[in-house]
Amino acid sequence: MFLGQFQHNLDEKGRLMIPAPFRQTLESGAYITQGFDRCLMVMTESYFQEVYARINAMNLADPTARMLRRLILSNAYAIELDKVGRILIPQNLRQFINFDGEAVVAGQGEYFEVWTPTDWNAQMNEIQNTEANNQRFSTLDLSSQS
Amino acid sequence: MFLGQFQHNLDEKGRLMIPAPFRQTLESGAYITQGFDRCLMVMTESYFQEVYARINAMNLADPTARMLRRLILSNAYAIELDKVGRILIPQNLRQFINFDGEAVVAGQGEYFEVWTPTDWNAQMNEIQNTEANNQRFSTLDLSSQS
DNA sequence: GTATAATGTGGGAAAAAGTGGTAGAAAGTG
DNA sequence: CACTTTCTACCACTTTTTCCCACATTATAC
Repeated sequence: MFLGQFQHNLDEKGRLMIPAPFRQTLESGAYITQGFDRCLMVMTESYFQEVYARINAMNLADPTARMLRRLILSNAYAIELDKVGRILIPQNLRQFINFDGEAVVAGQGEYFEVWTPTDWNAQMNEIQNTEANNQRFSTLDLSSQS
Repeated sequence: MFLGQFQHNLDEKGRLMIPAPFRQTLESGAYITQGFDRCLMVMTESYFQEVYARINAMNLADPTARMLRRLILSNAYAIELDKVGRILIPQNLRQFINFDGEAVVAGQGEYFEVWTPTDWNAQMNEIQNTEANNQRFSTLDLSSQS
């Protein structure tokens, strides 16, 4: 499970340190692709297969489905950890989010996201303004219902 | 069950003593995350799994759901007790509540909270205003319904 | 009141994590 | 086909983190 957030340098070769707690989960294979917002998404092999299956199940005749398919699949790359725990982010994706040297790595459970600090902070500010607490309460209604 | 309140030092390495009565409950695994107010929340493994399951059930294609997911999961960390009963609080969370060296640990039943003394006292003052309480709590139903 | 056990505090050493550079391989170009 | 350039893998060093141990303090029981 990917949890927590970490700040790491993206060196000028496009290499990104993966937070130590995330590494073991990625060792058996990983994929990187464009996320839904201005971020990248890194998934384990098995989770990617799941997403892939779901995309494949969508109707080819539906234009929106075709667009989603293009977004996800033609921006996806298989990646590997190097000996010290870094991944190489394809140039394509680096340009997409406009990296300047720093990156925020944010755990999202079954996958994690990679952001520029600027975009990440914007995202965090936004959610903290939009009645985040009320949202949280209602979504996570933890009263014992059963 | 976590009950009562305790004051402990947070040393300069970010380590926090867990009150002795709380320790055994955490031994089987624990998670720390941002609380709803200016505090941190520490939960047992099983309680966190419940929260996690509910978040995972949300639709990835829904932007609000993604934001909530980010808020909660990228501020959550798995933690462990060291040999003398302390936990290490991630830097990220230490900054969030602005620790200066002291912390209040407050039992909340299924979980417990960690506060700065300043914020805790402010909260207590507010709660101990009996006039306001009559207003505030009147809508909450404490009758035994079964 | 004293002794003993449990709890709390701090520091130091070892291990892990993070950084950057260099050499070799592969790909591309003239 | 040879040369240049880009990319990739490996290696060595620095910094941070984690784990462990020793000591101090408080609480409890006799």
